Amino acid sequence: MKNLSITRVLTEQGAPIAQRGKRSVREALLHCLVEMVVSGRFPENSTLPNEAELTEQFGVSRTSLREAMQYLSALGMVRSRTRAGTTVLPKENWNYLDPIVLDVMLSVGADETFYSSLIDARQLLEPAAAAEAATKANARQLYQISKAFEDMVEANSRDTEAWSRADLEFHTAIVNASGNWVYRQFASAIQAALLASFRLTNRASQSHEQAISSHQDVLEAIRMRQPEAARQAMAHLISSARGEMTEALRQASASPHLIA
Amino acid sequence: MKNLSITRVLTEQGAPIAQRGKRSVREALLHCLVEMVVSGRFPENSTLPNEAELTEQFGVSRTSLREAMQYLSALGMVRSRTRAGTTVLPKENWNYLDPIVLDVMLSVGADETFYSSLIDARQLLEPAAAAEAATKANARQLYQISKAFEDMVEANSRDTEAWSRADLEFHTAIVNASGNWVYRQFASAIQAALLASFRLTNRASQSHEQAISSHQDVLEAIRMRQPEAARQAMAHLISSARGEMTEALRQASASPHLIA
DNA sequence: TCCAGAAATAAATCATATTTATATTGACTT
DNA sequence: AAGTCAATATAAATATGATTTATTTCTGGA
Repeated sequence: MKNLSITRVLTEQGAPIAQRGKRSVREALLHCLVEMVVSGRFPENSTLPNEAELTEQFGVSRTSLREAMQYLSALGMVRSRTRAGTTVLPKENWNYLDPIVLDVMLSVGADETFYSSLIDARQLLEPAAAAEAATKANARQLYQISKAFEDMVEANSRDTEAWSRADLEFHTAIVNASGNWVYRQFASAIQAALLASFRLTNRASQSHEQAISSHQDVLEAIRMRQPEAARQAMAHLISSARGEMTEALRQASASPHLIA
Repeated sequence: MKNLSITRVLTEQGAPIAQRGKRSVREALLHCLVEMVVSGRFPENSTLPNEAELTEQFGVSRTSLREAMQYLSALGMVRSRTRAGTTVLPKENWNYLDPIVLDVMLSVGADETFYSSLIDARQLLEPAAAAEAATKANARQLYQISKAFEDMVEANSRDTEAWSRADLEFHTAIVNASGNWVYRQFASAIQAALLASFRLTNRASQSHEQAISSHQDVLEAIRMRQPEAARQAMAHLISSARGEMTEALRQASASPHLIA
């Protein structure tokens, strides 16, 4: 019996989780649990089934389950107390910036306010980060930004996958170059926002040209060490991203199956 | 032998962790491990001692250690792979917003850029949050903000502890009222910043008056549903907080022992 | 020199036992 | 009848040993 462990993890409905990528038991289980909570099947302050039930339900050992619960507790999603059981904490405490949580949110739990929060935050943060980057970026960080830009140009319309990766890399590189660790915490959220927009929008090929020119403006301003120019260029860039996204959301809500 | 478990957890130096508050084995161990990594004793990409050594070092079972490691992995601090051991991830991946990590950073690992990043982020985020709150806050959220303000007034200079709590509550309530989940993720960082400033500054009693009036401006603007006024009032409030903090940092760096 | 396969290693998982904290219950006091 | 306190039951927390799995490294042969 080789490598059955992954497929052995069951969803709540009893169907095997199967190969969403080759994932360890732990990762698969984590996704299940996070999904369970995020989906709202167990509302705030409700208590989850006890260990015994969950282990049976998912077909994993108590150790694995408990370690996964530690993770959930690290995310501020649940709190275990003896005798009281494991209870779901209020959403205010959740760490939405965690990759797994974001992943689940985007696939099942995202409503329009979720996306608009994300866009608002980008609109606020990224221009500030770009300005800081223009002031502080060192040679290595400048190179990373330039590299990402060149990858975008090269991928232009030909390869959507490569384009997405480069776009993502461009924005994270700038936030990293800001040198502010708080801004950096948003990298994952920004990436999630971009991934979502990639899913939602079918970018017309002529808008690629426009996007490249916007990105170039940002890059040049940072290179030239002009914080204000960088701030404005980034603000402009995000504005158009916001436009595309809200448009896509409007369409998606007309035909909701596109989101999932 | 009752309740020895807590004191049994050892620090790396072999000294018992003792009573830093009545903490479970798990919490004590977590602090130790996070401190181990944050302190830089194990630099990026280095691998930690294996399970056996660590369990012996800390005097805890493998299960406890592994669950703690799950937490660290949730924080993006380490990554365990079979055979390769558990390695420390680059700092870019760490979740600094986690309460434990912030706590450790503030007690051992904080340099000046750490604080200034925090202040910059507040200067950027809180005015935006205040403006949003002025637009969207519901009755309950308004009440929470008002309540925190009244607590501040009542505590005024008399009770430093109560003042701190109320101040903290005021800012978190506003960020919560913004309705933006991304902003909300900062609550913990903002709280950390405030706690740090409480530690660093010995506020003169006359500046309490000033602080109260600034806070009142923010509250009134939000009550009156005036986003721009709220934004500016908050910007002003944070500016003075920034001033106090940089001043305190300047003094602290003159006599470094004050930080620890 | 290079590759396939064996061995070794450390984490991942499992299973079970023991300990500890707390909510509930019921007895006892007033 | 109300309130206090102790016994009980329950479920989580912790411990420990065994097993499995993945990966690196070593080794022998081509």
